[in-house]
Amino acid sequence: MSEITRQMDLILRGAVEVIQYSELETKLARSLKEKRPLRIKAGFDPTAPDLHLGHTVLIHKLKHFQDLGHQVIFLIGDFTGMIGDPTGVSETRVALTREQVQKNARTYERQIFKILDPRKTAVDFNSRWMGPMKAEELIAISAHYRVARMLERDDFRKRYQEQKPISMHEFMYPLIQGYDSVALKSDVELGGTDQKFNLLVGRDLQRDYGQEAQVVLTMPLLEGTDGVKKMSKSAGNYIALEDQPQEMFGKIMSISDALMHRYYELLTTEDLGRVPALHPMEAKQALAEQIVGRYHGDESGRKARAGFQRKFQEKEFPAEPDATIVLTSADVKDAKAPAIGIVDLVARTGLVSSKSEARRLVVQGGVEVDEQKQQDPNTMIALQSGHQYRLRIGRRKFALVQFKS
RNA sequence: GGGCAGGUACCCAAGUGGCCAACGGGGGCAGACUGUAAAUCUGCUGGCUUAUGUCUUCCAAGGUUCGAAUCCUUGCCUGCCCA
Repeated sequence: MSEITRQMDLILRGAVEVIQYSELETKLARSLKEKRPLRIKAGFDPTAPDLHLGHTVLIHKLKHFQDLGHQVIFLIGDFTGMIGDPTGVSETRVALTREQVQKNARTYERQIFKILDPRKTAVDFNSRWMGPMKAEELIAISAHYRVARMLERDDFRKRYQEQKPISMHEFMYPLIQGYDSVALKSDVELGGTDQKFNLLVGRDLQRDYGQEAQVVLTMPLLEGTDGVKKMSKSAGNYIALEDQPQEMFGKIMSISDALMHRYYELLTTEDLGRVPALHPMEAKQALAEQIVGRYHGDESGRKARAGFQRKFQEKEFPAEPDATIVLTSADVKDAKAPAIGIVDLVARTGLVSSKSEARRLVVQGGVEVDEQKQQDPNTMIALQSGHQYRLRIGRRKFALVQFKS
């Protein structure tokens, strides 16, 4: 029994809920006895071209199963992704083309294999069985589930009560996700706590199709950089795995202290008792370095930390500014005394959305040229040929401007 | 198919003929304070040649009017009730 206990320990680490615990034990015991690995499914939506730290909570859990010798299946929900949302009323779901989905899928593979072992990971697409399916088969599937049960789902129920629109096809999402479990004969499905309903539909459908029901394992949702909403692309509070090292580091530094502990808990194997002893800023930098290191290499992690310290703690101009522009005499009115208005200069960097935006920043004291704050929007900056002007725009944007007569 | 209620800026939401580029809240941005954290305070939050100037906005298209987010018509969309 000790091997089962060992496996259970790792499987349950960080998990919120397992349905049903006893079924998982039974499956593990049988797996060991028959030397047949369990089939572990986790599905991902290919609507975003890149994964973020929020997804890695699940991927790490897949890794645990993989390390225990089980068969993990990384399922890309390309079928549901390609349907998109025809009403456009709910979340902005963009209908994807096959090409986009495949492109995203390739990106996925590159990213997940920084955690998972590519030789032991099965990547599958639900379009493989959903694509060729005939309408009558789809209807047959939908006969396996009741409307009232669909409405048990929190967000459906809420929208229904609030008189918000619910389109028919939205009911198909949990249904198809559940059917994926049937198609894959999965033993365990992982998902975030928000996926609980969908995961449970899988159990019901499997039973209806004469299969043994999958065990459902839910993991916590990682809050995004705002510390409140779950990390997601659409909320704009995400840290992508392919964010550049400096950017990734900066984003992690900007999270709140409370959130930092959460990240430690869900994204590292660090001893959580040790963290409070550190100065919060030190702890945060260590976290950021570790995470950047994981996705970009240890060297990049160290560099990002050093760069961050130079840029913000010592307030040095960064080695790699966000924009570099070159002005010529065509950009100035008087070639003999070349000068450009501060607002125009800021707008030219492309780091602000409009000239009005640039003006606002200037008036509010958010613009520095060569460490000199410029608050008057009418200021003309005299341009010297060859000199590199260092612009600081707002809190964290930097641009290098050069004039060539 | 019939009746009713709605569609306002990133989100929620006020406005029901001129004082409306449009109250308020959230979010975002900037400044102060800091550990680029949180909390707090202040300001900003359609574009432009920055002007007490101008252009484009209140689902869409027409119309009424000196003047419309506001009134009328048609269309599109959403929800509720009845069939």
